[in-house]
Amino acid sequence: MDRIFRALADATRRDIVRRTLATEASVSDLAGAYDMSFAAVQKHVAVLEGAGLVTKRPHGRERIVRGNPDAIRRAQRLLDAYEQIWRDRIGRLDALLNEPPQK
Amino acid sequence: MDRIFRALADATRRDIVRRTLATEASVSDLAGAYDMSFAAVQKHVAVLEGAGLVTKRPHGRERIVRGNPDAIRRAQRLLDAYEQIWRDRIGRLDALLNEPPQK
DNA sequence: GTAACGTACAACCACATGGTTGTAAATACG
DNA sequence: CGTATTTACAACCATGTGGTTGTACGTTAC
Repeated sequence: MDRIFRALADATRRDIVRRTLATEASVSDLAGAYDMSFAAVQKHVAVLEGAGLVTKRPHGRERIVRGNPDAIRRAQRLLDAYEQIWRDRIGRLDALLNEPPQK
Repeated sequence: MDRIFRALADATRRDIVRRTLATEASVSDLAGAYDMSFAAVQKHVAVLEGAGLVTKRPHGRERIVRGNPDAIRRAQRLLDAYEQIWRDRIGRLDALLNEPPQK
């Protein structure tokens, strides 16, 4: 989970995720889209792959990158759990206000 | 957005968010809960505050920390958008398979 | 077969991060 | 009042991160 959020904490990497969720792209396709070296983009892709946010599939001499919605959903579930914890707190406060203590 | 994900990319900070969404706690309350120095926990809280994931409210000599669900929801919206992008891709593929090209 | 392309990886650099200790200010307690 | 508590912040250290360049290797194209 650390790695998923860490990977998403960079605008370039979020953009790579966004792109590859919409359309597959080779590493050099991606490298062409950003104003940095090929190696830098390749490292970003490696970080995303390490977090499970993208997968790479060899196709000839290219590596085709595709976004992985499962990793996204894992992060979503954690955030959902946090929001639920907050809702529970609100629920407890409401209960306290509306139903005076018994006994 | 960078800061929100960056802040969530640490297990201690996620736990602080979880705790303070459920129940307010002073910085020293939090510090007592983890096996590290007070200053380390205080820095984690500062990172979370910088990301808007928690807010601090002074109460006497203590600072009461509470989780902020709005920041959580901002991250959720971004992840939701990503999942929608993926669904759109699947939708396009389905359309391509089920309706042969016109003209 | 040779040349060009796409990728991987190592080495390096500046800077951020997560931890430590120490010190100082503000507030509460006796 | 003086003392203890809570917080803030600076300085420091080891390690990680985001970028660079250079090199090597497999694959495609001619």
